[in-house]
Amino acid sequence: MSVEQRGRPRSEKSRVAVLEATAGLMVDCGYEDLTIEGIAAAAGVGKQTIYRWWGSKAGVVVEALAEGYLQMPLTAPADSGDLRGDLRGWLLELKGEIEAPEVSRLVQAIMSALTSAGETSSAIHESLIQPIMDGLDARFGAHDRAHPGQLTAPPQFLAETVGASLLLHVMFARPLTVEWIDQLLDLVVPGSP
Amino acid sequence: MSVEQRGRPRSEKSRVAVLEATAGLMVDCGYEDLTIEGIAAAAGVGKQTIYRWWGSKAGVVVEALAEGYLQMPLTAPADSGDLRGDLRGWLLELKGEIEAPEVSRLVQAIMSALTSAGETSSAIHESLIQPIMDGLDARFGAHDRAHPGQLTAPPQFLAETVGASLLLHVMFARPLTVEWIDQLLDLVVPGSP
Amino acid sequence: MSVEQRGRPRSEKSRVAVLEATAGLMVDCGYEDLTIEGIAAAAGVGKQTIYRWWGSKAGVVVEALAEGYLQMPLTAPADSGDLRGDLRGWLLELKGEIEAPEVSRLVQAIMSALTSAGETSSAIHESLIQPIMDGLDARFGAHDRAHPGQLTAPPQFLAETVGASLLLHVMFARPLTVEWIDQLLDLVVPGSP
Amino acid sequence: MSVEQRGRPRSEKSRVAVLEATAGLMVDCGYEDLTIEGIAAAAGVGKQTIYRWWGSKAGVVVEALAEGYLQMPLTAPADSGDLRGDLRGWLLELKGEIEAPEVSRLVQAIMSALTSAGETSSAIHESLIQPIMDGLDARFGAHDRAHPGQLTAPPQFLAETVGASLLLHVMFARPLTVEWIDQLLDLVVPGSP
DNA sequence: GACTAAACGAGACGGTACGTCGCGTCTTTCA
DNA sequence: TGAAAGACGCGACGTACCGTCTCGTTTAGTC
Repeated sequence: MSVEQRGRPRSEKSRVAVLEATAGLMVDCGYEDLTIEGIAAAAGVGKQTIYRWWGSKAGVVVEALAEGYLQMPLTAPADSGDLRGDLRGWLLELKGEIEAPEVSRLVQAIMSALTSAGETSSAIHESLIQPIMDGLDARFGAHDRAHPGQLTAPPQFLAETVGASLLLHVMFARPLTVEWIDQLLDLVVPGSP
Repeated sequence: MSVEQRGRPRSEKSRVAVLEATAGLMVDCGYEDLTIEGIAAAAGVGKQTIYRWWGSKAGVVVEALAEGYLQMPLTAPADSGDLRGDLRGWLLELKGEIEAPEVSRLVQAIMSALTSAGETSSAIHESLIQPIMDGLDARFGAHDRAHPGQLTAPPQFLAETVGASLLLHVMFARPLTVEWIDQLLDLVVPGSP
Repeated sequence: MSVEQRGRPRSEKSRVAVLEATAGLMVDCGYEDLTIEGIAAAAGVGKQTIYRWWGSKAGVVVEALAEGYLQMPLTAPADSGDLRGDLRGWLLELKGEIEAPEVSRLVQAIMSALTSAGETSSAIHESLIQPIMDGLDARFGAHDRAHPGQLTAPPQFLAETVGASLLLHVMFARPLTVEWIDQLLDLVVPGSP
Repeated sequence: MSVEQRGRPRSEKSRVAVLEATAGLMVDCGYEDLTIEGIAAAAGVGKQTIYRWWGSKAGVVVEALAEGYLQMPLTAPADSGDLRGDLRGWLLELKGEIEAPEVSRLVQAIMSALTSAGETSSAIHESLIQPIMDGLDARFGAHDRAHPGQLTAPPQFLAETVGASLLLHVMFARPLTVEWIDQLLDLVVPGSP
């Protein structure tokens, strides 16, 4: 007994071309100026192929995000045992990256896609925001397991707080100052020297 | 010596009609589906009048926000002397409001306008996000002046942290749970009973 | 010794289904709105089958005409010995038929196919116009053989003249009046009582 | 008391550009391959402008015909007093013209437009076929007034007959032979030397 | 009070992108 | 190997808005 599979199968080549083109155009144009027609042209694909499989601009971006063709350029914090030091290093690295205009533009484009998406919003949230949160959460969690009782709140909650503060800064292109970073660290990792 | 003022003066009636129409359409359609043509039609105004005075969709929305035709339905926290209690009450009230779908839709529309706006972003930021921050900031500041040294961080920073966490929840339509509220309070007003 | 006949033979069922579907759609939609995809769907046939055997919309219509699935609803004139009377009867019968809207629509669809076809035009012409001309020609010819020297022009030429006048009236949906018929008869069969 | 005239008035320049472009493209491409998009591009005009004022391909062609931007390249027969001679000269001239491929193509394109147009058919008929008929009719009529009782049928009817025979030949790209011309003349101007 | 000049409503303009339809080709599986 | 199914790149469809441009019509000063 086999699953019926009639007609020409979906072209993996086209699928990848669309996602790659989308990623490229998000960087170049942002989300608002991204057009289905532009994606189709850049991917060398018919518009119908996009509408057949994704149905909307948001849909394509969601999948490009989910499959990692388009990535919030954020890594996970290191784990040297020193939680505050690790977070500080991570935030300072971020500070540098975010000041680069192309990164900032991409992040804004992604956030724009996120808020515009409406119902698919939570899907995108999971594929984009979650990874950042996860990286932070893992770091906080590792600390919590090594030094139980030291954290002032559950690891996930702290991760969320740091992530939220961070994203809002990035969204509105406000600079990440060293003072701000230290205040944030004081709040979430209070006892540290 | 007076400034020359020749020709027909700007029509206040049209100005108001545009801003009111914009506010109404933001609620009904969201930001992406808002069109200049739609605003003009709804306001009974020529398109040129809009382009003459505002120049872009974002511009109209900015002014509608700034003039309060379109409001993030957020009030300032009360000040009963009990900081934690006041914030808790404020957050619980918010929780109720945000769960109403029309409020949630409006907030998303506004956030969408914010992120999409690009260069005007900071202008909008100031007219929308700032008020929320200001309300919180004032409450934290009042406490700080009454009980210096009790807060773990500068009032403005705490306001920002709470605001950021809050907005991200609203943006992605995640429910505000009571547990989450209490964790947040533990973080920013640690010593409170 | 026989011609090699390898692989699955052409499906007569599909061939007939296509031609029948084409005939039906010509009546319903006319020639311009007739589509290969529509024919394929209506016939329950793959598009490729049509392209394999006919290659174009015009091709299918030609064959449908040639095989009589789609017929200019015109019969040949009777032959009672009285040429003028026979032609008159035939034209009056036509008059009745042509006033029916579905007949008129079909005739227009066919004429549209004819003029649009371009190079294949003469092929279609032969399969459609010729039969009408042939019917007339036969009738004129029979008279000419029975009464040599009575006709004012060669039978084929007279047939052509009558046919042309007729078709132009049908093409532009002008009514066939009795006066017009009699004038035409006076012209081509002058001596008749 | 004045007729209201609100908004920007229709651009005569655009109207003419569209009709001229249409005429040019009809010659180059024929009717079937004529596209609204092509006309708009060639005329340097937005598609919407065409849809606003004409609504369909057929509509534009009708007006181009009616306004003479696109003309069946047929002149009226001369009037030297010799009806048969004049008609013969006219038909021979036609024969020459029609054999030119670009003329033949244009005529086919126009006929194609005519038959495809459906309901507007009679409008087109009047603006295209009628002029030819009128030219012939005038010539027959002049003769009839000069020599009453010589013609075998009313002038208009004779004009129609000649016109119909002619058009059908042109439609199907059949050559106009001298023999055919003389037979036709024998039929409609029988008594002539 | 006539004149001037800017703002107004209306709406047509050249465009861009939309989402759909049909083309003719291709690549599968099934008979 | 023919046929159905159906995805593919492509191009045109007719529509919606964009931002700009006339129009005729207010509605204030200024002469």
